[in-house]
Amino acid sequence: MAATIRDIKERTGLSLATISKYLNGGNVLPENRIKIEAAIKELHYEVNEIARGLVTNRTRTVGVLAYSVESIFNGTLLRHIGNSLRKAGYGLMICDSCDDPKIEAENVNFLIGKKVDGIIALPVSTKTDCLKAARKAKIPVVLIDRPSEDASFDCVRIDNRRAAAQAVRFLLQNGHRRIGIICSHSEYTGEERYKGYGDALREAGAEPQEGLCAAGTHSIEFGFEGMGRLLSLKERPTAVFMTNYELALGAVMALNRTKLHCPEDISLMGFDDLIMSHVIHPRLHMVVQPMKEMGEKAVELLLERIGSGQREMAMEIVLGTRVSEGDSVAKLGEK
Amino acid sequence: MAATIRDIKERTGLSLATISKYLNGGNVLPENRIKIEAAIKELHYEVNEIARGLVTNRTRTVGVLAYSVESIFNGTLLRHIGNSLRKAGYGLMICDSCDDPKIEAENVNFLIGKKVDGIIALPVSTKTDCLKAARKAKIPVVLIDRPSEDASFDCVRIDNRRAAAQAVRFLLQNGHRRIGIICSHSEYTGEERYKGYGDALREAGAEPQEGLCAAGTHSIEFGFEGMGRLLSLKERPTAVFMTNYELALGAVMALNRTKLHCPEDISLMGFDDLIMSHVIHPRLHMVVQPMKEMGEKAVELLLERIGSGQREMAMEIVLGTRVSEGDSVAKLGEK
DNA sequence: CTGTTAGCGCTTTCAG
DNA sequence: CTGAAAGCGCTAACAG
Repeated sequence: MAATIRDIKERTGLSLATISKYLNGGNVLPENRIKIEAAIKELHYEVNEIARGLVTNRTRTVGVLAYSVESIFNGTLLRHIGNSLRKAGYGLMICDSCDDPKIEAENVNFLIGKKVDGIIALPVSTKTDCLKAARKAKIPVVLIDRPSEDASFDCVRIDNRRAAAQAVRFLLQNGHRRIGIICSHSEYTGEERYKGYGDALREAGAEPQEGLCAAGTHSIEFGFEGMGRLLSLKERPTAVFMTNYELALGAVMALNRTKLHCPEDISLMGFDDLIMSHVIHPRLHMVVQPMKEMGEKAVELLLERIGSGQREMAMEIVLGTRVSEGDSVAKLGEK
Repeated sequence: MAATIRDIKERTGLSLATISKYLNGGNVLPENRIKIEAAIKELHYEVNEIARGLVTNRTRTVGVLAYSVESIFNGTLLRHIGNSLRKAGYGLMICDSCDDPKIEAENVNFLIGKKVDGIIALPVSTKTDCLKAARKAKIPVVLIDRPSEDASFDCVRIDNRRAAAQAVRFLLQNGHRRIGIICSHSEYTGEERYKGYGDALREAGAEPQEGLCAAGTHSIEFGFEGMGRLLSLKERPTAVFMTNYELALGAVMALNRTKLHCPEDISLMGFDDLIMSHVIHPRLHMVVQPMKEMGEKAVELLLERIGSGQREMAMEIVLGTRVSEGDSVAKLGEK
């Protein structure tokens, strides 16, 4: 069996308390320090985190609740979260909610059972009731991407509505007036982005037209279908805003099946600058979210909650976005 | 604080042992059972897994070492692994190796420190030295997708070479002779698949030609570039085999940038049937791996190792693949 | 079937 | 600074 602190005790003749103190960075006489270090090396001693956790009631592990590990957005975020956490000496326990609120709730309980020190959640929806259990267990929670309905949890996110408006405004500035949108209608982010689209249009004195909106599921499939729908309109839009990565992917594929060219025949604006964007030709104009910062801020916020006491109120960090320019938007001649 | 087994003891007047036995599914007098269950409900008691783990030396958690959580192949597999594990009452701790052997090694140690009951590894490479540490700690390991160089670990995978040969054979049967390949040259799977390509060609009396092989990194970017390279050949291939998902994606995009049509002008054969395939038009012919089974078998194998004693020798499960037919392969007229 | 008694490996008072 | 002792919450013999 692995060496225990007791073996170190035998080896050094010191007491458990002293060794424990050393292990936790306390002050120990230099000579004792040397003895202990030697013994540790010889015995290949490593602290048993489980035992430590039992008494300290901390596991140095945070749970991450991802709505879907299959989504590339989740994957990217997980990477950043994982990296930050590792630097801070924390491990992470990732749970996949499979886009299913029931599984999500199970997972919350699982994480509570595992006595994680905190939870970072990419929730399935803005209904975050399942997280109340975590609160009851006094486990701090930080949300990413989607705030809870009642804003009772810390949250790191972007202003989806504003980001979308910004993108559409860009299209308007380039002379586009008939602007189509492909969006998801089942999610918080999708709805917000659709609102932002409306905001920008109204600002410019236009109204969103139902015919120019293809709303469906958050999927490559629907991106494909939605774009097909918009392209088959008698009066085609001159530009299309695709409000998330999967939709953009499907939409570009649909466009590629036609003889139409971007940006000559139609301009495109996407959302989320992930791997793909480097390879799509023409390079898409797109709204980019600061993924890395989102992950990092969330970890920071959580660690702060874990470390010090509780801030009284919940806190939201809203990160900025920008429109990254590619070659997919044509400048229309008209004033 | 949360209720402990001791509170149940007070409440029921029974002893710790009896309660513990009940908790672990042992036989208890009906009347006692009722008492205990009532107390549990009233006190909202839940076992402390940490404490239990300390004494049983089992955590009911398995670690998963993923070479890249950003890769969709990993994402899909993680989902299946997670689902199987959840059904078995196990949790999983996912670690992202970021395609970096150093981080991978750190992660192994992290998981050992967390006292996971077993490890499922999607290793960065076939050099699996870092996993020796797990073996030393007596933690069972099951590999997925990539066997270790010395075949010393259990492994669930496909026969990449045979799968590739099968795909190329299919193209040959459809009359293709000039068959190009886009593959990754830095990985085990890429190399195996390239070998399979050669096998099938030689079987048909042909030799792989260097000019028809675009080998590069495992990325969408290279898929795009590689396809461009093949298309610009004086004598274009009549069919192209893209040996993984990312490469296929990039390649299809490159093709879509040209006026060429599939399958009229060029036939395509892909690898890995993931989400995307449903939307690519024409539907790609492709080699499909049984992702779900891979995940499930890996869990099964691991749980078996965890449960019973150790099988003496390592075991490999090689799952079959098949060519799923789409619309991307033309039948050439020649004999 | 039930209760008593030891621990699992570590931290943490509290004296010294 | 160090040591002795108590205990985190649970399981696992062993008697009864």
